[in-house]
Amino acid sequence: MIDPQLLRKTPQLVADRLAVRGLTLDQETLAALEAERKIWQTKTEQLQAERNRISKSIGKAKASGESVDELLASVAGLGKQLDEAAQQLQQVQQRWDDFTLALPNLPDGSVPAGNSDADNKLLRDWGTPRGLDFEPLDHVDLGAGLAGLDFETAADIAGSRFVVMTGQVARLHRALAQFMLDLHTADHGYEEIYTPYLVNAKSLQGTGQLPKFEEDLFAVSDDYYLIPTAEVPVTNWAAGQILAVEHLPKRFVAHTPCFRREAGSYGRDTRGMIRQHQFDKVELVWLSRPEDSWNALETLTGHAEQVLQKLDLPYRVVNLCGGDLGFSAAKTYDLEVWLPSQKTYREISSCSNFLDFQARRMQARWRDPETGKPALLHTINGSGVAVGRALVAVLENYQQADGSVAVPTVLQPYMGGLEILAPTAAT
RNA sequence: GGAGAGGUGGCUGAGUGGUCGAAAGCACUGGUCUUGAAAACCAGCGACGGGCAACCGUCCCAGGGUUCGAAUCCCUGCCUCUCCGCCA
Repeated sequence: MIDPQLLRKTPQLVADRLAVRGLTLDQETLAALEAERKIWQTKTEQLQAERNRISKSIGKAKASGESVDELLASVAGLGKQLDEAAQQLQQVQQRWDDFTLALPNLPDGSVPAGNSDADNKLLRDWGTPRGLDFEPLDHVDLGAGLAGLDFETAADIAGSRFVVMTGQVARLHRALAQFMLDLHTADHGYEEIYTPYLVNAKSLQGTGQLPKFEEDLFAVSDDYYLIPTAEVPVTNWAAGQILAVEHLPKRFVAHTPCFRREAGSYGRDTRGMIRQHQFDKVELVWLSRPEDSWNALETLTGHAEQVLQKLDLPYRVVNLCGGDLGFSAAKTYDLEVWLPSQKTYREISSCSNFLDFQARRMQARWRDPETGKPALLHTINGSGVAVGRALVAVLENYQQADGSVAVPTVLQPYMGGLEILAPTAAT
């Protein structure tokens, strides 16, 4: 949520910042709501003050045995007036909340303007795509040759955008997740965390998926939603908390499945594992002091990059433009990994600083020793990295002319020392 | 699933209709003492909203209700704990 003070006092500044996303702030509605709020809040509080005053004197009069009839008469019509004013106030506040909860975060000054990924800014790249002296297969064909990826069976069991992994490929998928968890806990100092995969609406509002993006989520009965990312349960770990400064920054790593409706992406990436309803992701989450969050974003992004570097996968880093920025993010770096079959870089990690946007929604605070007062935390997160897409990248980048796939050195300990995934006849 | 107990400030915990935003302790902050620290003693110390301010309002899990007045009484929901049953 955008700081309400900022919205009230400097709406033009907010409007200018939102324009970087290609959004127009409805300042008229905002001003009207604010004016109305002021009227009803003043009126309500005046009536409340009066009621409190008279009620107090009734108490005193009774205690000293005086008659209270006159006082009771003076308060007679008050209740009704108060109810009315309070109701009006609540209504205006509700409309204000609906309005502001639907406003995305303000992009940082370093976010390039633009509407599409064409406007994203390339920051750096790492590694060089292998020169292949054969026509590369995509992961679907490679996975079929290894008898390890089966989209048809998954479609029968569940539907489109699911996969069944078996044998060596299933193990490689697990090896990737294990490798990432070990790297982040042992080398990068994260605390491992296991969380619910079903969450309530409040948590989703906290991180910003609700109320605006319900159509992207799988809702199950009993008011639960399947998590679209571990960001939701992990960040909400701090919801309603006031953390002591010595616990900051709090840094979590979680390996979870993620579930997304992918509504509105009907024609896109229909082949293969790139865009699935269910995929695994290793997620990095920081809860930090406000002054630390920009450094945190750089550090966290570096940790995600380490995964790709150790896997020796060529990638590049881009600074997302305003139009490509997620709802809650103030700034996002995407890591894009090289896919030989598509001869292009595809997103495999997204690292964002949310500043206090999520923290304000979920009331995640820390106690600032300078002031002794609670203050909003900053939240930062990023994939470190998407496991399904990492599997795709490994299969495609490590493929050999005969359809076999070399196992990256760092994964071999997780594969019982296996160095090559060999094509197998399907069962 | 059955039976019971309970949700109060950063924490523990008192408070069962009227100066209660809430006792006490811990923690924290400042001071005295000390070479320094600890201990002891003294003082301060909730959050949120509105207002230039004085100040006002709201908040004792959440939502309703009763009342001039609710932390306190009533209803509903959520959550936690204990015992039994079942179970990975």
